[in-house]
Amino acid sequence: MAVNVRDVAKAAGVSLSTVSNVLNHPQRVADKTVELVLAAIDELGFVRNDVARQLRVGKSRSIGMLLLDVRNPFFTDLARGAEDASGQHSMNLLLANTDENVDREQAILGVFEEQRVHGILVTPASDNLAPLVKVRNRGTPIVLVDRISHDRNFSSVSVDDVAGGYMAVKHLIETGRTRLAFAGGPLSIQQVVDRLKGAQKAVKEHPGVTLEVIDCTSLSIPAGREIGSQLLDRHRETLPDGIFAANDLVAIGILQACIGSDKISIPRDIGLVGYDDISFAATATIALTSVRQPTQEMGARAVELLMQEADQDGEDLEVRHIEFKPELIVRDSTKK
Amino acid sequence: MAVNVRDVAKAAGVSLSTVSNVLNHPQRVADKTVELVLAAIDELGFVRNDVARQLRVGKSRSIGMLLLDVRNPFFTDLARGAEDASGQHSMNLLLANTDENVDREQAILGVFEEQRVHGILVTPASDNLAPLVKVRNRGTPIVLVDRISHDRNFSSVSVDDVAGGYMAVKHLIETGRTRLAFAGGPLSIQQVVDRLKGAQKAVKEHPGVTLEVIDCTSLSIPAGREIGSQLLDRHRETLPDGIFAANDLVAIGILQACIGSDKISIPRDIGLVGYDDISFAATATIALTSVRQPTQEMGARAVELLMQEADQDGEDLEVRHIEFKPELIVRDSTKK
DNA sequence: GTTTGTATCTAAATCGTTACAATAGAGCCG
DNA sequence: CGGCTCTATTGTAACGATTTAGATACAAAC
Repeated sequence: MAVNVRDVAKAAGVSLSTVSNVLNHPQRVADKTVELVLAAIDELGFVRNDVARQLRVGKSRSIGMLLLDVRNPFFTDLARGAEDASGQHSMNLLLANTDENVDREQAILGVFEEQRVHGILVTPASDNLAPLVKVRNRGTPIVLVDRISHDRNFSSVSVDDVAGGYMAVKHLIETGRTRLAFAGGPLSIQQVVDRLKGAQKAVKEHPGVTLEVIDCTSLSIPAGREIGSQLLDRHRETLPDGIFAANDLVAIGILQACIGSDKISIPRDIGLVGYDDISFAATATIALTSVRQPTQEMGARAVELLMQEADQDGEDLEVRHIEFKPELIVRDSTKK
Repeated sequence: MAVNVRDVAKAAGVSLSTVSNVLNHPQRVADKTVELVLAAIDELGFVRNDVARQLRVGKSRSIGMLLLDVRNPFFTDLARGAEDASGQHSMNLLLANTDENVDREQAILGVFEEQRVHGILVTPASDNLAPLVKVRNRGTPIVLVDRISHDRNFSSVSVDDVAGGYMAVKHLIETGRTRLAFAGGPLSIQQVVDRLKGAQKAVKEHPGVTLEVIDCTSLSIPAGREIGSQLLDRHRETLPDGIFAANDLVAIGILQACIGSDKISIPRDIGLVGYDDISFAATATIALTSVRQPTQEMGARAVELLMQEADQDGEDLEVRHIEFKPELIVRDSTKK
């Protein structure tokens, strides 16, 4: 069924290696022969079998990228950045969604490794990087995105989430809130922990300010809505007057829940800060104050690091880190 | 460097075909041998080279999916549905972004074809399906998502966009608007054309109602914002009093622009309807009236069709279509 | 002791491509 | 015109798995 180089060679009346040369080293082949072969390729509808090519050359033209949550615009923005940079290296980017699920992450990692991708960009679903270490040690370059490895064992591109958490909560305090809450989870996700850490640091600097932690199982709109409805069930006097949500989706979920009732008004009763500054934050019912990250650039830089690591190939690869500073974007949800 | 089946065989003290059997037909091998081999695999850190496997068996375990716009939640929802269904067939889904760009679409299509994916799900960037036909004729099954092919030549999963456009505009008319506008583009995208067609149908049924078409170059938030600022430049009396945006992103963009000024108030001056009912529509500054599609289910059904088509493999493959009905979700942006 | 059967083995072919060494032919020079 | 370079082309051996056929070993059953 499928047309292969041999068929093309026969049709063009040349040897199969000439066809291969036309495909890979056209300068070695006489111009008229090139034309001849290209004509045959076109006529037969030949499509190079990249699987065989890869097997032979041992290198793939694809970069795999594991996203914690495809439905979170933050991650698709990362992907867009990575995609553009991949294109510049004439690599193509394959996206897969882990849904914050360690098993899925493991499975997809396996698929990418079996496919011998050129390298993998990972937004890790768990704190435990051991599986990633294994994969890397077997020869597949890995770069962490939006995350630093504790032991600084992986190259990474990230944002200083502690600083981001700090500036978010500091802003809440400066606008006069004192009974604060941090909403987000699970605490197995490093970013959540770091943002919380930053929040706690800011609280500690301001005596009289308290911080409550409201955990949740995922960083999604439904999880936020869940938290919101919990809040609505509370007695008024036990409510926080400022909430720092671990990301914009959670913040938007909380917003949705509060809008449904007239018990809690944002920002009058509660000031709300999100994280990521996704494009929908600016257009939320109450425009959302949020912590912005240079998302697309992070994706692009991650690809650069990955390509460098793949080029090295040497034993003692140099681990590199790029850390960006976040920026607070103040909008209506924290207006006093 | 890389460990292969031969190494595993040596380490386990069995033949190479036994290793292969353990991997592919474990029931043919005695339990204790299986254990032995698995132990060796584990110890050596063997990872099956799927590239070689694929070359030999000729079939890939991957489905490719082309998305018009990864940053539009509608498409990532489609992807989520497709992903779940793929998993059930123990296929993995590879996503790629065309960004409404025909050249990119072509390029990625080529990559997928060269990789001999099991099949391709496409949200087509253009009206011209000829390139897709070529690919399909060479043997790669293709299913259209969110789109019917004119000549009914491809299997497809879609929503009746004409009906959706009709109900959106009918709603605007029933809430008392008469000077309507359709905002969206480019008109090379079938969905845009269909939604416009439905809009025109509704207008025609109501004498005295007019419909203006405001074209734009992409279905994105920035494009919507652009339209919004154009509107702000107009004389008040030439403004429409109802806008049907081709999707939620455009609607949100328009919303963002209008909120920036106090010239136009939504819904008082202009009623606004979006399309897709992405999860952010409910939380927009003014909760957005929108046309909902069973997005995740569409993705899932598309995979089913694709798998069926791949199984057939016969010459005269049966083309099948699944068409869903949209549903209007009324929110504040069209309140009178 | 022969038969039957299960579990495993060896060896070789195959998938479609690319890398590499070898060869053929043309042109040039002394 | 033999010898030489140079370029265009060719033949063949990989890459790493799966598959198949046929051989072998060792039980248990007759």
